[in-house]
Amino acid sequence: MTGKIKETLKQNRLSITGSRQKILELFLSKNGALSHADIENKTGESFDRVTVYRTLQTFVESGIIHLIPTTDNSIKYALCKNDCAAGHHHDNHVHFICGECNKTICLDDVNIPIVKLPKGFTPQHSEMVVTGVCKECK
Amino acid sequence: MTGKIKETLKQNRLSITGSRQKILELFLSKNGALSHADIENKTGESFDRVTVYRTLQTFVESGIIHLIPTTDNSIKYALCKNDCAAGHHHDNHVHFICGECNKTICLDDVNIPIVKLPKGFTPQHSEMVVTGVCKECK
DNA sequence: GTATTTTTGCAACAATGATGCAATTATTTA
DNA sequence: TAAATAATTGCATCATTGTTGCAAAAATAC
Repeated sequence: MTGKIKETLKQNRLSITGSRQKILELFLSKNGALSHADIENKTGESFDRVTVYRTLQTFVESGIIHLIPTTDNSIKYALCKNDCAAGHHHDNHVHFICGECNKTICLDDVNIPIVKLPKGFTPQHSEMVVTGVCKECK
Repeated sequence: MTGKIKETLKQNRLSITGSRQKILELFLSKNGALSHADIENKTGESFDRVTVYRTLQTFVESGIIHLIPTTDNSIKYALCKNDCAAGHHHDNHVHFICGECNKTICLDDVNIPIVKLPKGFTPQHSEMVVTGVCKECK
């Protein structure tokens, strides 16, 4: 486990520090998405707030985690599948937000469908979020 | 124009006040989405920041405007088509964010496709955001 | 036109996020 | 492995964004 964490950091040419290991471990142990606040709660007093922000930014830039769009002004992050290159994510899966437990889940096997856009619009990237009740809560 | 604004407010059983008229007018004159900051800039010193927040909340609750999900922690609002009932939006159209002009556009004619979810997941609502280059910028 | 209800503006506060800089920690290289 | 270099962290500080309570003002109802 710790081995995998260090390996992932090395693969992304990031120096191995306590905060990075701890935060990456959190993502690996949870399969859902995490917000900044979630992470701060779970790491407790271990790290400065600013360090958490910077670590998350670094992870997004490296392609270790990706952002999930929400309507409630809360940024959520989730682990990328291992084929994301730096700055070039291609996790085109659907995200599911459960209204009961409020968890955000990556549906890795559900691809975002391609829609036909009006004339003149060129798509580059699509995001899709489905809300409802997850399989744990139903 | 002013007539239509007042009518819309009345239809939603909202009292007709300066801020509500002005903000609704802004939405009607723009076809794209607006953020809180956009509105504050455009109304200038006319209204208090808090009033803008509360007006937007009221409009969302009444079904006059709807929220658009983003990954960058900025809430965007756009006018609903007139068949949205209070608290019960059914604007299931795709939103387009242009990377050039940074505008968010409602593609009213592009419906969000239905995706097949894994066993146990019950969908209630879907959101889809496509980024790329809009027809004005291409 | 007055009474009642609603909305507004102000003040204060809470949460979230960013930046500069010195101190600390990790990596390099000799 | 130890010193030199490079990167990261923590702290202080600040900016932005959003919320709440309450009195004053405005809108609706009577």
